[in-house]
Amino acid sequence: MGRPLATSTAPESAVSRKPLRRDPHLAQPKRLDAGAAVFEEGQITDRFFLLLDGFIRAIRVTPDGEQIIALHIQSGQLFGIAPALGHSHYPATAIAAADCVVLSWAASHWHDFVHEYDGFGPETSNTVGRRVSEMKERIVEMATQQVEQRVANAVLHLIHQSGRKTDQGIEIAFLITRQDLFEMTGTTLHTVSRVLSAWERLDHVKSERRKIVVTDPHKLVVISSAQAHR
Amino acid sequence: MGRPLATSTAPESAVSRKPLRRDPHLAQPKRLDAGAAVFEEGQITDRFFLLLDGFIRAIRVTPDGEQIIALHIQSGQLFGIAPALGHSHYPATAIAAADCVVLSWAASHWHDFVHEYDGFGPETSNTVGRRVSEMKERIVEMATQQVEQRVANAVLHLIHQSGRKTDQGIEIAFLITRQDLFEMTGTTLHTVSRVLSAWERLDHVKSERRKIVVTDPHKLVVISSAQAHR
DNA sequence: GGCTGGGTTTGATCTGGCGCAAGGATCGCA
DNA sequence: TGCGATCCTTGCGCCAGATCAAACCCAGCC
Repeated sequence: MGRPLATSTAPESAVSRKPLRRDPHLAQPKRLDAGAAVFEEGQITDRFFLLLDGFIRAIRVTPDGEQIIALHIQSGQLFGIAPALGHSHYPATAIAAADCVVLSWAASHWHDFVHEYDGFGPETSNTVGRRVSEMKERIVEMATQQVEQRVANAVLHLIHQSGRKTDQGIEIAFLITRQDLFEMTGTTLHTVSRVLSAWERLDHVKSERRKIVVTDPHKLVVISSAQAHR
Repeated sequence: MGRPLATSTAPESAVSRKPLRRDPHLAQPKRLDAGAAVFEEGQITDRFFLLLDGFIRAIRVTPDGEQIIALHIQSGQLFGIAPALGHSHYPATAIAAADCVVLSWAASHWHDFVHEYDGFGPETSNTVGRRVSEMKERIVEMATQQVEQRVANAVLHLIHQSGRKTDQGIEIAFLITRQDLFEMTGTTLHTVSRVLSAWERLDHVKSERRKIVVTDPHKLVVISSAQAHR
């Protein structure tokens, strides 16, 4: 984010050129309804996943039960690759934000994959690298930006990952509640609501229940990148 | 962090059992005075590094010139491994927080290393994995915790990474200014100062100019993990 | 000794945005 | 078509923490 347009400039390349799907290691394809969990925080990392279609949210829960959304995963991406990073337990919960189709393999196959498919190792590194920089951006934002800017960033991030052009503007492709937004930005439901109302009055966005359409992305960019007044 | 004692439970194993130092790829050992930069944000990623001794700080600068400290690197760790994560430019600046000794290799050797030393790939993954979870913790903290808790966490983190027992208590092994602390926690100098003064009155810490000694780590743990009142 | 400059403390004041509370809109279901 | 469950909006009061302002302390250094 930050300059959100830059973050995902990197090509969202398919994970591998080779036919992962027709793999000897027998991937298990699976459909998931929106809201279903793929795996939960703390479970042992026995499988890793590839998101074929849909949208996944990685969620962490604080000791006192509050949720915060750590990151979003788009189709075509590997996820749940904690086993490859030396974690014995998933560090976050993965929830389907929309209806999803995922492939998964036993963690024990990771090693084979890396050796068998040349692009696999590097591609993984890239995925991880991308997420790392995403997270760094998040940290900087949290540390320095005002709430309104953070919300603007979050929204831009979303339309960037799953925006769909309509005649109204760009809409976010899946159901998004105010709650999701405040979990992404570390604020409260109320504040998010106020911010969105304000934007709606200024014609930056249009929002209905569980849906947000950005009519003027540029305005949001301006808001998100405004200096913290000085 | 969070439960800061858990984060670095993972053994800070040496990078490889094999003699990296006497490597054919001719590492360049280098001394660095505290305050010197190893590499800067935005430079092309032509080398990667191993910290033999000392302490490194990874810093990011926001568009309006504010610095925030993204993470600390302890001796024995690889850093500047952005090239291996598919970044063509370093995403942060690395500053020596104390006098340091680093080895470095041209990025082009990365591939060789992975193939030549069996432990190298996995070790890298672990390093990255550890940092990723560190960063996730940071995000959660930033989103949910009070300033005092964040400062407590930061201090605990520091004594954990470079604590040195003295008769006074545990002291942080390198010079640390209030400024460093507020850059780590995303607050202001003034607030950090107030918090530390308060702690000093309560005998949790003793602090002199550019030095902090924690007399009662447990108290800080309690503070850092206190529920956000509910 | 006086002076400069980085680091720190402390008080006074201001304000963003959180908590609380109440109410409205929309949906699904009986 | 009526009822409960979700989801969203808005007004108000308040407080943590930012900002402003003024010194102080210590270390070098001329």
